[in-house]
Amino acid sequence: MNGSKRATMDDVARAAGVSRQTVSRAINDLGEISPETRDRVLRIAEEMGYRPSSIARGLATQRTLTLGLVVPDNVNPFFSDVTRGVEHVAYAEGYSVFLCNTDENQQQERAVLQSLEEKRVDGVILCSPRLPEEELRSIVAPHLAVVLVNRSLKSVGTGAVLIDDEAGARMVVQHLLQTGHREIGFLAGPAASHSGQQRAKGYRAALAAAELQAETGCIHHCSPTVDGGRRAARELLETQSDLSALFCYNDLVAVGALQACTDLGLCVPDELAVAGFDDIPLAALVTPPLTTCRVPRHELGVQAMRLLLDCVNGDAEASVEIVVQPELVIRASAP
Amino acid sequence: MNGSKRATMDDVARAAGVSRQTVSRAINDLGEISPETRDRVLRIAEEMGYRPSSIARGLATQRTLTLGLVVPDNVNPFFSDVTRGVEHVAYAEGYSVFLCNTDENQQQERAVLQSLEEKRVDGVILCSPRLPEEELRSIVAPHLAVVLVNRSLKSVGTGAVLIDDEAGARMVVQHLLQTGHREIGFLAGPAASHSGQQRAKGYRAALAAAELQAETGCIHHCSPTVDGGRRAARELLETQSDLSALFCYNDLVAVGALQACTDLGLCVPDELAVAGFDDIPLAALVTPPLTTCRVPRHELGVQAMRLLLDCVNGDAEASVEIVVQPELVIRASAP
DNA sequence: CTGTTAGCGCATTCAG
DNA sequence: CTGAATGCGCTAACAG
Repeated sequence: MNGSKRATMDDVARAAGVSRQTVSRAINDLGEISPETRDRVLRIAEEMGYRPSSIARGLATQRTLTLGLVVPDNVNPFFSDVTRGVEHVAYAEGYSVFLCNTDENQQQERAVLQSLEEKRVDGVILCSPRLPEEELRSIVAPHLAVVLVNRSLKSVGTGAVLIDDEAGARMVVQHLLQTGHREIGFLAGPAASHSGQQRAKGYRAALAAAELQAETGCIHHCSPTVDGGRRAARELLETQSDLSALFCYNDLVAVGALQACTDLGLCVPDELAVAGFDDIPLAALVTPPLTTCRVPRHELGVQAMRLLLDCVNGDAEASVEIVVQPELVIRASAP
Repeated sequence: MNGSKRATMDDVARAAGVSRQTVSRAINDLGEISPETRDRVLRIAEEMGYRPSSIARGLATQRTLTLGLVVPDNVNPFFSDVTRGVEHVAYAEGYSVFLCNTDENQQQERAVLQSLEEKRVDGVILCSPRLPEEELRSIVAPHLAVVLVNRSLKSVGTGAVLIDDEAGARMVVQHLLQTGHREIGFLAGPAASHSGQQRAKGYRAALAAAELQAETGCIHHCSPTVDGGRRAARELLETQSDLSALFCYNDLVAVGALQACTDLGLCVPDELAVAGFDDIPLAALVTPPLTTCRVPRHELGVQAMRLLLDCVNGDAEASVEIVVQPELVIRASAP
């Protein structure tokens, strides 16, 4: 390194024999400058290794071109895909993103939200927030722009991007019905999960449309993991031996169910059909590959970011809700 | 939502009837202040919903308490785990992290690095950089603190955290040898991959120690994906029908190899043993579960972040190299 | 213990 | 087309 400090705009101005303002015009390509001086200034800036300070600029303009992305856990393939979607359009628009994991922890969620506020991000994308509605509202208020993913909160005038969980669940269960199944169990995920509740609705609706009723014994809550699914499936199958199909909260649970079948010596799909939700990469790779409902996760992120940009630029109703449709994917676990 | 702008330190000072500096002392708990005024100021600040501006603070202090984390692709479970490790210690130390994906694209890598420089991050963690050494060196220079993950660059005095790929590969191949295999193929991943080269070294070393020689025909490069593994395994197995075991560049490739075996009607592990590398979550969930070499990915991130903090604080030799050891995991694909 | 004076590096008026 | 003055919100020396 050149030993000295980083070059500032003043340094460049001095070296080029112009005013600071002229350098600014050159850097930001603001037009009101002659091509010759612009090129000369840019060349000198380049030579000096000048890098404009985003933070000084942010202080002056009150816009930071940064935003916060809050997710429960970016290791979860669901959220890492959403993250990529967000990032893709963010970068294309010149934004950088602070990634914040909450570990499904309310305390941490509060903390990152406060930190983002202090960082003066231009906007926040909040995925599957766990905070209660009232608190969320007050915490969201100080931000200029907030978009919720996987949770609606219309009353605050926040934008939201949602999956049509109910429709997705209906599609899956309809498919099971059409292939002859009548006794269909449901591993419902966490009781508190919004999408779990929506998927339960779809499950019931599909059964009702076939003039069947969801027996309460056929619904079992579980943690949304492979182990949770394995345990819950085992319990359910032991008490309800007449089930011929199992619809699962998500693919991880479904993989757990597959394991439970192996444990119990049940053959999938012959003795029990299994279906999941999300279509994570794993779904296609287990044996047998999972029938599931594909959620366009990347798209979810893209839409959320677009909506956020609209909010930041004031182009949009702040409170639009975008609903994205999932898609049935039929594989060997429930052909 | 009180209609007006956000409260500044001046506003709080005025409301509390003290100087700005006193507010600063209260907020930052700098001691030189009476407990009463401190508490009063804090209470008033709280009431006004005051949030200190990190960006103004950053401009004044020349430290931003932010850092950049550059990864090829955070959807890859390898990097999302590293990301979490980095984040965990970053948050504990009050740092926020800009997540930057490069899509394995050199152009993008340059772009994010420049952006991070403009953001005046306090440091950068660079995972598996794809840029040539010389360019990397010049691009790394303007940053106060850089830590490399998965790539060494001692000559610049950059810290680095590395996996002992060679030792890991040796362990896997030794295990295959010990279980009676003599004809062991290697699906080597991309030829340009540093870890691929190291793993090849370990593969050869293990064979040499058993007084065997790696026949060139037994090594096959492939893209580091399920499909890449499937294709490469098929080709290799068709030309080298005497192989009894296959060591794969990573778990994805190994899963592809498993698929190839299904395609070819080979039974794993009876007719062919298969081993992977990394121990991603998928490895335990495929059929049969994969024997593999566990890389402590989260730990990798933790170490990298710790090292970065040491650099930032000037506590450490800038150019330490930390090597983390992988661990053999034996499962059914190569018992 | 508290207040005053200077910047940090840039953008945004407004004059020339 | 270019330059000078002012302020963004905060910390960092110094004084009182």
